[in-house]
Amino acid sequence: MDKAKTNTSAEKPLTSVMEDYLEAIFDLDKEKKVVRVKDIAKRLDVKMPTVTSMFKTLSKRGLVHYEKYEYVELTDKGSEVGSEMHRRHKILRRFLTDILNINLNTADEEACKMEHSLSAGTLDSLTDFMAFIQACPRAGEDWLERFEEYRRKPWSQDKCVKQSDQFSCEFRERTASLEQGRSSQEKDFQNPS
Amino acid sequence: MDKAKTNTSAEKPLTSVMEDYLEAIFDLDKEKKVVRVKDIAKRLDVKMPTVTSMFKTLSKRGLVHYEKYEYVELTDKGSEVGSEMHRRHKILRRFLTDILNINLNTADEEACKMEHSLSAGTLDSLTDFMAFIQACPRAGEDWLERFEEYRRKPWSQDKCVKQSDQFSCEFRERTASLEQGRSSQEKDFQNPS
DNA sequence: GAAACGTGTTAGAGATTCCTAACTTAAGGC
DNA sequence: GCCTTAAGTTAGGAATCTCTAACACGTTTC
Repeated sequence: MDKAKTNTSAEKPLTSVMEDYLEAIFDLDKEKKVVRVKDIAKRLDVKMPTVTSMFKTLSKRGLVHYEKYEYVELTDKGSEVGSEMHRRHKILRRFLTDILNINLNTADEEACKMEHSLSAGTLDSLTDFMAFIQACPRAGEDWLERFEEYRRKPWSQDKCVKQSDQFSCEFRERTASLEQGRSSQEKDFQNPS
Repeated sequence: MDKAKTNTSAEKPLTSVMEDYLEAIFDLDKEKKVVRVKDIAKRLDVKMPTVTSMFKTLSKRGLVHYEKYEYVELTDKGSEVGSEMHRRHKILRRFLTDILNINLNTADEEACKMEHSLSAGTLDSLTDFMAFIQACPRAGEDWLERFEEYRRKPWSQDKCVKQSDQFSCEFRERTASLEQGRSSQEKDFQNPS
């Protein structure tokens, strides 16, 4: 009887707009007791009838529980999508604000659009990249500060070498005890070809 | 008389789909003598009637020259948009392939979507960031290779310090001649507070 | 020159997402 | 209990982008 109704597989993919609504519900759900049509309308800067209509669509697709005049709630499936979008948003926003030094409002807007265009794999790479920047001392916070300086006034090669050297020396001293045996090797670099 | 016709200002913004078409025309124009409906249909994976219809829209908006059954050409205005999209695409793709090590096909797809979501300012920041990575020896190619190693197996803090020092020493030797006069200054780092 | 084929157009329609205008419901004030 | 008001819904329509089906053009082939 219910052959075609149990569409467990081969479902149409969600649109990015649907993902935006699910993310908005997910986010507001953490801030407020209940999430209403008005809240989402304000958050996504659309009119209320648009929200009502989307709630019906999402409800039909099993992503939210919604009864007329009541508040919305995400189903498990909807919550999965919403939290994934939230996760992506945070990663992208962090890259934009912490690495590229974009202001928070712009970063939020752009992260919101990008979160639909990047695959999970690319997001993973980006996450790793940010972790890498933080993980290694010589590429740590000081390094990013230097990036800001560089942006204000790109260095000449000369300045760059000086800065490198200065930084290198700090590290040599700090880690000298670990590396005593390498002084002979250093000679190889004294007469470059 | 032609008051409302000369819509020189206050024009509606282009949609991202329009931008895609303009970029496709711009790209194909460099590869082929003439660009036809069929070429764009193939490139953007849409049917020919869709292309015809979009060519009419773009023509009305003064972005392409198009006569029925003929080839398209970008106007100055259209060319400006097309080349800007091309520029953005290249920047983003380079970030994805060269920094995050994403494969070219995926990078192309994702750059194609991102190029609509990032502002010019953010793109500038990203460009500067990539230039910065290349500009400073201690954050050069070798550093990115290290990122790959890090991805395969995140380092312990210990390993990280050793690698830093080794790298620093190389640079000290390579740039020693430029820095002879700074030996007194180096003493400042020999006894850190 | 006519058939065949590739290319392109027109017509019409569907999906998605949004809107305004008008009506309905729910909740408080009095 | 009634009236006001905020919140929500329904109805209807517009913009954008896409499609299929059917028709038109133009070149090659015989």
